[in-house]
Amino acid sequence: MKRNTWQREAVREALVTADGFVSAQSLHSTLRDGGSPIGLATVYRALSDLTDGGEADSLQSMEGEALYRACTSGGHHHHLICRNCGLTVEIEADAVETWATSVAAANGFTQPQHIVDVFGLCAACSRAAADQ
Amino acid sequence: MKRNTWQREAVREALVTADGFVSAQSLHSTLRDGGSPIGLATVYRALSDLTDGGEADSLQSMEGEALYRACTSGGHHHHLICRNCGLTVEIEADAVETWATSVAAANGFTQPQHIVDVFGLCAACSRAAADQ
DNA sequence: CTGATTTTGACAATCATTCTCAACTGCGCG
DNA sequence: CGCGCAGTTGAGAATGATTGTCAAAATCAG
Repeated sequence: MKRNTWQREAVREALVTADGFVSAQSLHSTLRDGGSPIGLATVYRALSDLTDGGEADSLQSMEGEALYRACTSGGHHHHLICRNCGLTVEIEADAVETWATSVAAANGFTQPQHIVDVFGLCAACSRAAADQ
Repeated sequence: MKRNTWQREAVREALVTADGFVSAQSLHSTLRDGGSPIGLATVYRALSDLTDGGEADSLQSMEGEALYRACTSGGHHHHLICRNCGLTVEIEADAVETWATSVAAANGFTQPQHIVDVFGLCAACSRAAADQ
């Protein structure tokens, strides 16, 4: 049976509050800084539960750590992520979906899964970078 | 100055010999099994040199480890990878390139980079899976 | 060959993530 | 309301990939 604990809620809320992708580690520090004595292992467990349950998305940053985000649209989608501030835009890409499926089929591959993510600098960070 | 050592050559050759993506770890064991007393650190160094020099591609597997492959075409391309046997097909995808660039621009993002890889089961492994 | 400089490799150090396990707690039942 | 127990927590250990350290060994130009 699945229980409701304040820890799970805290993680869910922290995820929603952060408006971009965050690593499990930084989510944990944020919670600790906010006064919760929540454990790191629990944050990881809560995050993977949320991911499994479809309430959150996860992806690997270019530096290799796993990032998480509360996902707004239930369906399948991809992301455009600012590699400086973490700001994220969800993008629909039917074109890419069908391309992936057909390129897989054309080469005899079955059960295609794909990883498609775009990283860049958002408008604000681009400006900041130009200014410096 | 860059020197030529048999270790670097061994890594380059092992990479070419393997016909799909391999992890640094398994490349290391392969070399050791083949009789080379090469060190793990050296394999990692050689691989990142090759990657920097454009002689190899690297990507993150779905399990989180870094995989490497000798790349045949010099240009920018993506991959279709069998998640069972590692067989890899290089795919050109101008459509995806331009899509990524334009979707980034449309949202005010600059300096777009993208990760686009397709995993699946190759024909042989699909058959094997069906048989089991 | 010689000397300077790069490279190597055993091992320690890091870092994210997962595991372990005893203590704890939400929740249904009486 | 109080019990009991299965799901949950959390501190710390364990894991596993990757990177750093540094003395010893190897490379290459002259």
